[in-house]
Amino acid sequence: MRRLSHYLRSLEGFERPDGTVSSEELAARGQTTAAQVRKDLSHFGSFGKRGLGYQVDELRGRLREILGIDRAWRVALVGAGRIGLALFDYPAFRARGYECVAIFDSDPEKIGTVWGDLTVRPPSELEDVVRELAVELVIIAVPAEAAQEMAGRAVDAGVKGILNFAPIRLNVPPRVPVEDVNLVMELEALSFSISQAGRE
Amino acid sequence: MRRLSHYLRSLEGFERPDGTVSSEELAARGQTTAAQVRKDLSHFGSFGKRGLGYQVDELRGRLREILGIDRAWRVALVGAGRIGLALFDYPAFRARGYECVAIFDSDPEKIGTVWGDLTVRPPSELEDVVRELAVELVIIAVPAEAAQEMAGRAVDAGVKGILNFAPIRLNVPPRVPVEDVNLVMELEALSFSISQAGRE
DNA sequence: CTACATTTGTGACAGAATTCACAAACAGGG
DNA sequence: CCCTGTTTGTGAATTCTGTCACAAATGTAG
Repeated sequence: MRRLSHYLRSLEGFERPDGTVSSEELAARGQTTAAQVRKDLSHFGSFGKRGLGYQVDELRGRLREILGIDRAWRVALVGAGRIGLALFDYPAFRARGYECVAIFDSDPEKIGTVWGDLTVRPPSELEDVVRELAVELVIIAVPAEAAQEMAGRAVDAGVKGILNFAPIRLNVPPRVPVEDVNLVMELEALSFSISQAGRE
Repeated sequence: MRRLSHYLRSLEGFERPDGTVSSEELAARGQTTAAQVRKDLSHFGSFGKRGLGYQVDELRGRLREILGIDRAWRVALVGAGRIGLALFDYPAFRARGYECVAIFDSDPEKIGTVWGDLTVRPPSELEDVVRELAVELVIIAVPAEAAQEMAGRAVDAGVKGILNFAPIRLNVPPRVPVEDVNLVMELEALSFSISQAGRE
């Protein structure tokens, strides 16, 4: 459930004097209804007091727990191109507990260069580094041709999840979740909506 | 329908001797069923011949038309940070007909610098440029605090769609579609899946 | 202690999306 | 020209998701 992320985001930087929120208020931010909020939350247990609403502090904690971000995640970046660079020092990642512990790239020009406190490594070191640094997530930001190989090797080395920017469907065991981000598709969704509106 | 994008992607770089595809084959790439593919396509008209399948060339053309990418789109980039930079020369954008025609940033250090064949402009020029260059889409890649203002002004100046990287819900008239890209949320979806799998 | 005003949690419902199943269309071969 | 093997297009059935409505729980005021 992706809405849970939204709820958490709505909660951050929000504080009422008595420290509570109602499902109504949560629904107002985020594009849903009060009933939806309650259904979503009740699916994971029943925090929240009738007549009062939800305790903001407690709800925040429970959501973090549900989303699995009540702890730090060790992330490796595979692909040090423009997108990789942008993600590398995206402050929001670190703020949420995602810590980048290694960077890989196949370009000899880039290998050895220093980014922040990390040095770009060659792809050959992938397996060793994943194991030694206990990497749990990898961000694949390489061209489509190389994506499958890198993903497969990362999974074999023990990675638990993949954030994939390459425009292909990665073939990995079902136990390893993959989230695809396809920027082109997002733009296409826009032009689709616009064109569609035109022809009613 | 986001699957249409997938179908088109599957079609690119795919060629069978006789130039046809079956719904079965299309379903194999992209994670759906043959029936799903047929329903999706038939919703927009009935191309494809029974007993044979779909003509690849024709299907490609029809999909481009449906997605509204049978023409060029003029795009402006608002926010010349890391993410903006990465998107600016993302080759896939240009390849699909999305052409970046202007860049804006509020940082005085960046204003006036040259990126490719474009010069970074101050936000004050937004309205004029949108009108003069007939900008139809904007990519919002600025901090959350500035996003709403920029979006509102772009819409008032006549922009038709927004790709939003800021982690807030933009308040714009319903006629203007907004696509949100939230990288943090993608990572949270991953850790959610992993944690959830752990507790069955 | 008793109304009363809230707000949750949830069963019943409605609507949307997906899958199923099969008739209709087509090509090829005998 | 008819029979066979495919593959689409689409109504029917099913499953999934979201909405509604209301009883149960809680605090407040008198």
